[in-house]
Amino acid sequence: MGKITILDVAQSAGVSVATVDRVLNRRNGVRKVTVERVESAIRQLNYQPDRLAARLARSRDYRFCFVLPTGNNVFMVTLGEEVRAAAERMAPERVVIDMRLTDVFDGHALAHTLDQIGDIYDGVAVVALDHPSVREAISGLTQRGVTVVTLVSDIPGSKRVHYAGIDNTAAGRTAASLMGKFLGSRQGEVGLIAGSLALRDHIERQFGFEQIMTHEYPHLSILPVREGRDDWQRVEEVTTQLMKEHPNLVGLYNAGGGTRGIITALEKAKRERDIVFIAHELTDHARKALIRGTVDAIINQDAGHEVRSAVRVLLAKADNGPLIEAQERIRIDIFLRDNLP
Amino acid sequence: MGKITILDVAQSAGVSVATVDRVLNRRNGVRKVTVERVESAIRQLNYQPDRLAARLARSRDYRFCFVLPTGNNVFMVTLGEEVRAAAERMAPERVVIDMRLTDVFDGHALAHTLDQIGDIYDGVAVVALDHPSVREAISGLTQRGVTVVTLVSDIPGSKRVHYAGIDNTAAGRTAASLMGKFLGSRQGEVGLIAGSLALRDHIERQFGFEQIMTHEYPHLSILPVREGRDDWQRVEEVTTQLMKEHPNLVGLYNAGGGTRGIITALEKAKRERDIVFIAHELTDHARKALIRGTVDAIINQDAGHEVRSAVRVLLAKADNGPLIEAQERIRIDIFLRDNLP
DNA sequence: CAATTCTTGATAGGCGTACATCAAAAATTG
DNA sequence: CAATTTTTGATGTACGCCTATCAAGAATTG
Repeated sequence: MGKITILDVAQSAGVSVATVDRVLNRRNGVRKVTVERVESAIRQLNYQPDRLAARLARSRDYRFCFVLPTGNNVFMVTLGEEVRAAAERMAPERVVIDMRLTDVFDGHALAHTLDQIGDIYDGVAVVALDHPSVREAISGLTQRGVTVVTLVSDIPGSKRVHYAGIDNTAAGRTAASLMGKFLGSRQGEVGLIAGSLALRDHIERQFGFEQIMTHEYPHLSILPVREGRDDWQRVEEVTTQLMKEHPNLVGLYNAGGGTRGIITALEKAKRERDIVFIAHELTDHARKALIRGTVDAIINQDAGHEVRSAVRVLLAKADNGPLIEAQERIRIDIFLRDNLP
Repeated sequence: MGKITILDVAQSAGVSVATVDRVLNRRNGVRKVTVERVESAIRQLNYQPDRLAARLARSRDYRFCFVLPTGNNVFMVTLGEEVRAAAERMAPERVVIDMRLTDVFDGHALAHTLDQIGDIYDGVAVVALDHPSVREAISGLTQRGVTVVTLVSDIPGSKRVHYAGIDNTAAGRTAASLMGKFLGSRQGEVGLIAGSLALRDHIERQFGFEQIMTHEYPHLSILPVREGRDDWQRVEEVTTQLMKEHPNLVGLYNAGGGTRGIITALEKAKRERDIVFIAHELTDHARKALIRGTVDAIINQDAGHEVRSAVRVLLAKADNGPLIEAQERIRIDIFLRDNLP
């Protein structure tokens, strides 16, 4: 039983290959009746177009654009590297991946960038600030036929077809559960530091964290959030101050960046064994501190996975190929010293 | 700058496309001098054969075989389902995936199966028992030009080109770290249950677990391993007995299957809040018990990921395509109630 | 040096689809 | 019913590589 080709479909439907092709590629100029006849033949024969041949024949490139935030946030830098790696890897397969940097905190700027790149690309992956004008820009792109995927940070109500990132509320809950379990019956205060409350993901993490802490571990009291602005020096100051103000501090959760600052502060104060510290993102500093024991657990999202997933989704939408649901689900990784990758 | 094709290489090397093709596909009948000339041209032009076109042109199918253990171990059943799913998914891309079941505990039987399937397949993925005759069979396959990948359970010294699975020693260490951190300053005994000591992975987990427990948590004493044979009813008995014999039992680690038995035993004895329980593999029972709180953490390997990875590796070896290292690294997942997928 | 073997070139057909073109047939309109 | 528009068929070229064949050239052998 050889492969079923477009020719078999044509014969079975009693039309020419040209017509089948017209139906397949949604070109107009085909009567509804004929379209239906062809489609039924496709279903009956279970015809599956050969994507390899299709991509070979359509010698056009697929063009995707990744829109990332400017700045030197460690995680975002990593993300950028992964995008570059993906670009290189996909090049021989006729997939061109560009990258643009924009100020994510400025909704209008981001929206403007998105508007600009409209017609050049088949798909866009964007680290999205949840802002009305950004939402609007995404709608615009979608209407112009550009597939949009959100990356790392989502805009739930928007027209994006997919979100390649983790559930940050769940991530916050995970942090809280770990904190509670690690602290056991110990009593005291738990400090919470976020990057900026302007970012959706940090707020969600904070929400999830507080939710679990208050419900399940009421013997621990959560201190008001402190903003560290993802800057490690500032985070260090905040941490030091926190320890001074609260001698009974037993736990720390950093929902944002600048983990390095907390590590430094804890070690300077020689409280690293004493205070349970949980943070996000497996950076070099975090990794080493995890091994030393200063950090007790890292909650991570795999940037490489996120980028590869976004690319796969964009590509699948572009030539309407299949998607493997499970493969595109980004996990909330928990890393201890012992299961580091 | 259009794509560099085989024609460009031919011209640059001053030979015909036929010769370039001979070199590329390692066909014989080409002088060393010429081979080198062509290869240098390839390098200079940075020629990358178009894998899409290649796979289209070679109308032969790629044939792979997955060799899994017989029996109704939950994890292995899941693995089998993933193989079936992969087979279906890859079919339209000219990849045929077969599956065979064998008694894994019998080295000779497994080796015999491997010997049999020699010439039909381009690649084999096998859940490998570490046994001399299996090792020998893998060597044989490799020599006959069949790519071999081990799956879930490895044979380190063998000729397999890749292992798609987790580091089980590290998994055991991870379990121990969690156990130690969850128990905090509590004192008492920790029970350890394995499926069978005939399986390499369980031994490794046990080793890793004991290693960390004795070194880092000396205030906890580990009880001698009990064999549960991956059978939940037997595991339940063992657990019940363990609790009776050791009234001061504070933790349980199940390195093998039959987690359901422990769940039942703990809940019957109303010790589920009291005893910290860590197990492997996110089965349905484990999942629900994790949510109820009977299970404190699950250490998991993603069967789907392992199968997909094995297929990617086999395919890459078959048409010497590139591999993404990071993508093929199977993670040791830690699941709490809050980061369930 | 002739006979043989080993290398290479030239060329053609095929893989399954995309895309374009032109003419023929069918449906729609006034 | 003629004129127009829409739909369809037939066909060819392209994508980049694989595979096979045959003849010619080069190197090796005795």
